[in-house]
Amino acid sequence: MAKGVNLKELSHRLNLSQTTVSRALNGYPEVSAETRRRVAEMADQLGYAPNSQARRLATGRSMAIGHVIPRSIHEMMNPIFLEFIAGAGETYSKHGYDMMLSVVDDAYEEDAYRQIASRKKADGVIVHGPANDERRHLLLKKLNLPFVVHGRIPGAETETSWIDMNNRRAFERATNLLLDLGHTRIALLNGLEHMDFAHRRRRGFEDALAARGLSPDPALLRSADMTEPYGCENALAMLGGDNPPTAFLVSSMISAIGVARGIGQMGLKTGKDVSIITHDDALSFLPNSGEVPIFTCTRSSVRYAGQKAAELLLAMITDPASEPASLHMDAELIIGQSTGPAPARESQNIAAEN
Amino acid sequence: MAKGVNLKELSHRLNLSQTTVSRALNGYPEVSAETRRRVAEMADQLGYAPNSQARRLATGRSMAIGHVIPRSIHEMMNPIFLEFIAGAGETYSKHGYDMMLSVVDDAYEEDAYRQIASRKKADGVIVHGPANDERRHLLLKKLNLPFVVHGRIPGAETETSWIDMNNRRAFERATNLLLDLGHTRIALLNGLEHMDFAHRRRRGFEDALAARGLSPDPALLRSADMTEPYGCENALAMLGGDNPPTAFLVSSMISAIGVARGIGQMGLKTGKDVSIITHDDALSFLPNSGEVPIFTCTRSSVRYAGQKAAELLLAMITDPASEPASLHMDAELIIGQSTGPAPARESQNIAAEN
DNA sequence: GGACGCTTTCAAAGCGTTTTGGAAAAATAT
DNA sequence: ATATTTTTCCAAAACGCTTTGAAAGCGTCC
Repeated sequence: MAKGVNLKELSHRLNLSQTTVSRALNGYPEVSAETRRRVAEMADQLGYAPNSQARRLATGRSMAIGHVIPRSIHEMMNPIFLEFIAGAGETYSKHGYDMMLSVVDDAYEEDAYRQIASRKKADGVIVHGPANDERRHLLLKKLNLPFVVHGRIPGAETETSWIDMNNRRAFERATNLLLDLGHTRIALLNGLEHMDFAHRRRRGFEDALAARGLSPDPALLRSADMTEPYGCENALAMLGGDNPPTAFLVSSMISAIGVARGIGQMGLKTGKDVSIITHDDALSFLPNSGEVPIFTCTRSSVRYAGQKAAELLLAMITDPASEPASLHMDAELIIGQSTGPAPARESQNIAAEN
Repeated sequence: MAKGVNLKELSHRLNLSQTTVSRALNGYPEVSAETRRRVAEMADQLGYAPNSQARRLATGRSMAIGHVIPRSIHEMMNPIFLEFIAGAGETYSKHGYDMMLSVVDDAYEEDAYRQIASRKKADGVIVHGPANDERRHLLLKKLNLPFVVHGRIPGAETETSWIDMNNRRAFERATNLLLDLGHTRIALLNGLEHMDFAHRRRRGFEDALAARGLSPDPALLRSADMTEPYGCENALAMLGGDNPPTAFLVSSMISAIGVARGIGQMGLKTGKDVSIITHDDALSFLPNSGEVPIFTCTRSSVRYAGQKAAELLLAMITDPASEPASLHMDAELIIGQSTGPAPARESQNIAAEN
C-alpha cells in the first residue's frame, strides 16, 4: 500500500522507540503483548518492510548464498544444473535467504569467489561440478567462506561438506544388469572424465567388468560433453564397426536419446537388438517415468540434491563450529523398455555365466 | 591477502580522510593523480574491497536484478530459461550487477515481487514467460519497479519494454516451407497456448494455411508442456490414425526429438516419409548446427535474448526517464535433414502449387 | 520504606559506505 | 602584493537497520 515507510517513520507514528519496534517485529521477548500487537498492526497498515541492505549491514550477515558458474558451458551449465538450482532455491526461499548467481568468464572464477568473500556478498557458496584436480575448496577455506560441494572432491571427502550420489555403485549395478542379461560388449558413453562424477562412473563400470573377468574394450569407451548428437554419432560409429557393442551405458538421458536415434538409423531396435541403460537425473522436461519407463536407468533426483545441499549449507552457516557433514545417496536402478537379453549372435564366449 | 580491511582502516593507514579514499577509488576527478596512485596501491596491498551492503545502503541502489520463478515447472522453468539466464548473467557481471534468483511457490509469486520492491532487494526485474492474461506488469508498474519482459504482454506492447522473437512470422515461414514442399496435412505440436509465445506461433501456423485456403485439422493440433514424450506419443497417435499428417511443426527441439523417435518406431523415416520442422532455441546441450543440421528449424538464440534483455533493463535503470524500448528479433529459417517433399500418396488435391 | 527483581521501554552507538558543504592550499589573474 | 579561481582534501552527516547499556515503572520481600 503505502511506500517508503522506514523504521524511523513507523516508530514515530507509534510513539515508540526504534528499538522497541524493531524488537517487536523481530519477535524478541522483551516487549509486551499489547505493544507487539499495536506495532504489527501499524506496520501492516503502513506496509512497512525492513530495507534488506540496512539490515544486512547492521547484522553483518548477507542472507544470500552464492553460486558462481563459469561462462563456458561444459558439463555443468546444463539442465541438470538448473534443476539443482531450482531445488536449492526452494530451500533458500523457505529460510529467507536469497540466491545469488554469478555467471563469469572462466578466467575470473576465482576472482568471483574472492569478491563474494571480501565484499560480503554471500554467507556461503555451493561448489558445482568438482573436477579431478579440484582446487576451489582450498581457496574457499582460505577465504573462510562456508561451502557445500555438489559432488565430491577427490581426496577431500572428510574435510569438506558435500552431497553426492553414489556414482560408482550406480554404474556398477547398471553394468551388472547388462552382464546378467548376457551382454559382454558394452559401450560406455561417459561424461567428461576430468570431472569427478564421470571418473567414478567409469570406475563402477570397470569394476563390474573386472569382477567377471572382463576388461573394457577401449574402442567402446567415450568421454565428452553429454549432448544429443554425441550419443547418436557414437552409436552410429560403433554399431557400424566390425565388432559392435550389444549394449550402451550412457551418462545422461540426453545422450541416451541420441543413442536411441542412432540405433534407429541403423535399422535396429532399442531394447531388442541393442540395449541402453542411462543415468536419469529426473529432469522435469525429460520425464522417464511412465508405467514402464522408456529407458532403463539409474535414477537420482538432482532437484532433491539441491534442496539438501542448501539445507546443509544453511546449517553450517547457522552453526559455524559444526563438523563437515555429507549426504551420500544411492541411485535407484529402474527397469524400462530399453534393455533386453543380449541377442544370440555368433555365440560369444560367455563362460562365466551362472 | 589481508582480511577485514575497511575504509576507515585504509584511510587511516594512508593518513587521508575516508572521503578522499572513497573518491580516489571510485574515480572521482577531485583527487590528485599522485594520491590516487598511493590509494590504489595501498588498497591493493591490504586487499581492500568495499562492503557491498554498506555501499548499497549508502547509494540506495541494490546493484542487483531479480528473477522470480514460480516453483512449479511449466513451460518456463526449463533449459530455455537457463540459457536465457546465462546470457543475462554475463551482462550483469560485465556491469557489476548481481543476479538474484527467487524460486517461490506459485501462490507467493506476487509476494516475491512486492518484497523485492519494498525491501529494495533489486533495482529491477525480468519478467519471464508472459501469459495471455498476464498481470504482472500492472503490479510492477504500481510498485515502480523497472522491468523488461522476455516475450510480449498482449495489449501492453507499447507501454512495456520487452525483447522477443517474431514467433508468428517464424511459424508462418516454417509452415509455408512445408506447404511449398507439398505438405497439406501438417500437425502442430505447440507449447501451452495460454502462454503468449505459443499463442503467436499458433497464429503464424494458421495464417499460413489460411493464405492458401487451408484450415488446420483440429485432430492435428496439440498444446502441452514441451517434453520429449509429448512429441513421441503424439507422433505415434497421429501417424497411427486414419488420416495421418505428413509433417510436424514442433515448438521445441526436445519435443521434436520425441517426434523423431515416434516416427522411427512406426518404421518410417524422418525427412522422407514424414517431415519435421522445429523451433530451435540454440541450446548448448542440444546442438543442431552441423553442416546440415539434423532438424530443419526456425532458430533464435535465447542466450542472446538474455544478454539483450539485461542490457535493456540496465539502461532503463540508469535512465529512469527513458521511454519503453523493445527488440523484436526474427528467427532464421534453416534447412536441415528433417524435411523433404510430401510423399506422393493417394494424390491429395494440391491444386494451388506454383 | 528501602532494596531487589522483573518487565518494558529508550537513547545512542554502531555497521561501512557515499556524499554534502566547506575549507585549506595552490595556482592564476589583477 | 592582493584578489580570485582552481585544485585537493576533510569533518560530519546521511543511509536504515540492530544492538548495547541503562533506566523507568511496578510489585514484592524483609
